[in-house]
Amino acid sequence: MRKADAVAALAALAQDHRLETYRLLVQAGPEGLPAGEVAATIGLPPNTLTFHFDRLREAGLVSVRRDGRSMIYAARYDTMNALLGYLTENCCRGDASCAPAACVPAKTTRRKIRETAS
Amino acid sequence: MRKADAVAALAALAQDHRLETYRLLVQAGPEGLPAGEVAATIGLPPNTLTFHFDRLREAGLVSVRRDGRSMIYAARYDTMNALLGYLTENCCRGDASCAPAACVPAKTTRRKIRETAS
DNA sequence: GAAATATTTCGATGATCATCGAAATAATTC
DNA sequence: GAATTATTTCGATGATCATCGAAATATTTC
Repeated sequence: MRKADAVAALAALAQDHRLETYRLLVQAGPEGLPAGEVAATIGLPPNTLTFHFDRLREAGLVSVRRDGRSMIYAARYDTMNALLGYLTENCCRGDASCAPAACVPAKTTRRKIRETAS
Repeated sequence: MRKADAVAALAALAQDHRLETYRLLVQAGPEGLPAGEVAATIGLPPNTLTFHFDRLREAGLVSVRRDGRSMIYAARYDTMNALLGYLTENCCRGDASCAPAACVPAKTTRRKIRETAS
């Protein structure tokens, strides 16, 4: 990850509603959530939420796919891991006590989530 | 760490010159660096750098102390660790493969770091 | 193909940000 | 205590940000 990418990701997360949105998606798992559901949970008008989703997406922190008339947003764990890696990269200078961060989605219980989503 | 603190820390890091400054301080170790040295390395006028230091300090990411006529800035590893903890907090939902991030300054080999730095 | 639903695009507004020159403050040295 | 060195405060400027109403687009349903 280059510095510019790290700045973009940090900037995307450095806002109340986006950080909340992102954490919601992280907790929702790799299947993601429809935009409307996030809007209802966070309590934002849909166009404002679109604005925030765009920023998260441009930073590579979330992905989108269409499902019927809903847009499903999901956290991109790979980017979060790259960011954590970047932040801790030169952190400890050979001190083994500095463990790299990692965030792996919990084994995709696909079937269950799929059925409710579609 | 509360959401507001995380947003503050992320916002402080979400800027080219500040991220560079912060990483410089992290690499310099717990002894820190005088403001002038950072200004020379990054290539910013001193007043602009003060502006950025203020934001890093308000976010709790760096500390300052006076040493003669120099101000010595140092990274606050505790805050970085709290931020990494916050970001990974609900990340993996009981998946043991998600190790918490940590950043520990390298056992304060003061003498060595000092010599190369000054 | 018209009505209903889910989301995005457009346009406008007030707020905060990054930058830097110039003057002010703090500490040292002679 | 005057000159020097290191950093901060002040004030101004252009840029980007977050918000939301209103209209537009995509998809499904009847």
